[in-house]
Amino acid sequence: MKPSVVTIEPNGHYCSDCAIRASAVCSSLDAAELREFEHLGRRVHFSSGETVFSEEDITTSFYNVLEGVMRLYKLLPDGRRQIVGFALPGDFLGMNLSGRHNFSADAIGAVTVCQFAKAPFGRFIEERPQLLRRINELAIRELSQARDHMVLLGRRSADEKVAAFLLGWRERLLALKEASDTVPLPMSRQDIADYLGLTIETVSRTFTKLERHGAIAIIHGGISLLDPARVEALAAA
Amino acid sequence: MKPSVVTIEPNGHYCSDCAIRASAVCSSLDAAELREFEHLGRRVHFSSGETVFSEEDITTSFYNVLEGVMRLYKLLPDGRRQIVGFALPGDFLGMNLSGRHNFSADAIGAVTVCQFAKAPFGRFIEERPQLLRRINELAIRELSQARDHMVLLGRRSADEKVAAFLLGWRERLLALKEASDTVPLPMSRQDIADYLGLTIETVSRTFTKLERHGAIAIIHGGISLLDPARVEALAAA
DNA sequence: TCGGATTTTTGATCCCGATCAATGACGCCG
DNA sequence: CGGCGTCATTGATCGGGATCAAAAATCCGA
Repeated sequence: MKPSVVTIEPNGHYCSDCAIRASAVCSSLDAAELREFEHLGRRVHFSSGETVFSEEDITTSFYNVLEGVMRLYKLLPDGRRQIVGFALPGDFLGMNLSGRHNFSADAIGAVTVCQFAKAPFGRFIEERPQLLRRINELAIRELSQARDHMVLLGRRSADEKVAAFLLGWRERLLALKEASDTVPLPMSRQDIADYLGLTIETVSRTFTKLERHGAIAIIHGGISLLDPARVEALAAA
Repeated sequence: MKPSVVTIEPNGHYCSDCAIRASAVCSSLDAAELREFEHLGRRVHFSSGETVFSEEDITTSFYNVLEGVMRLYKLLPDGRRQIVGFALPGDFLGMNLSGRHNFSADAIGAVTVCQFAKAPFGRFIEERPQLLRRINELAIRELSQARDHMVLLGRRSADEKVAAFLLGWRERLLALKEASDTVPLPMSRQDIADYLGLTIETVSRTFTKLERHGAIAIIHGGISLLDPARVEALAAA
């Protein structure tokens, strides 16, 4: 859980080869801009459980997730935790108005990010309205997801929460061409619980219940959607 | 609840006189731009309970709230409702990626908005990166609020939810110089419940409990914060 | 100003999900 | 491969907030 060794790529890497070239903020840049952009970011690796940044930290960098999964969360003073989202490749992190991060982020499994120092990145944006537009699109998409999640947290039962989570997670992975009906779940049960506003026991029991009903199979490191239609019915979207 | 007569101002109005000139999207425009901008928007009045736009409607306009309060909400197929926010003067509504609104909005009491047709507004933005930047700022601010609200919905008790709501609402009104320790609550108990992920009975009981403890007084159309410190302690921020 | 509709408050009871507790299943490193 | 620490599952019980029900307050139009 505590930050330890962080590996920084020793030298050159090329945006044009980047796996997330088409989906991330950089999709708004043409080939020439991209070459300039390349000098702004550097790849940084984090290993499982490491914290990339913490809530209330002064924002010194922005991050583009290249590989892996991160949990984004807020803590109450007494330790209660709410995970406000999971970040996947292509997600852009660190935008805020206060100059401080408004949530914490840590790696779930190995993570690679493209890190940009705040000031140079800000200057680069200044002259590229297309990049600003792209960042705005990502913010608007996140806002829409955030509102959907509010509905889940405020108005759905435990069964509906879990079913909706499985379907939503599968859909996000599908967009990355990473999954079919077998859905990897790299995060712990505790993470899922803190994302859905439940306890770990309730999440575990609900998985078991879904399995007993033949809707899913619990497999190592994930679940298999045996009957997606039934899960969708439970999610009551 | 159903849309009825909508009053449109017959003629000229001036952005330079606008009450929200300093806080809204238009704060990013200089005097010359503002004169051009003036022709894009028109003031529209809605009366209590009228729907300004509905979820899934094709987005034809953006809206700048000038006066009044609106509830922004999403419905589940079975009628459960989650209010995702209350809009106040200065708030900008209608941004989305899908071309359809992703929540519904209706007036709580009389509301005046500045309505912009989507296409001309889009064209105007195209040439004003400052305006885009301002819109982005508002989106980022909303995202931060949305995440705070997720914590409330997922991890706070009923008492904490109500206390945090009262303080948060007071703070938003304070920014508009509208309130001090007497906090107007133009929305119904049902609205508050649907915002906090509670039932109307729980909201009512919690208000009564706060009143019995001397923390607040329930007055006509709002509450009076008799002991803000105690309410803050309950909110456990 | 009256009478019916709506909203809010209050009371009684229930139930879903939390909590408390124990067992089971891995994974890791010696 | 054996022992230990972590994570997941299962079971028993509890309680906060939902639900059901009714009274009280407020609103509003005739």
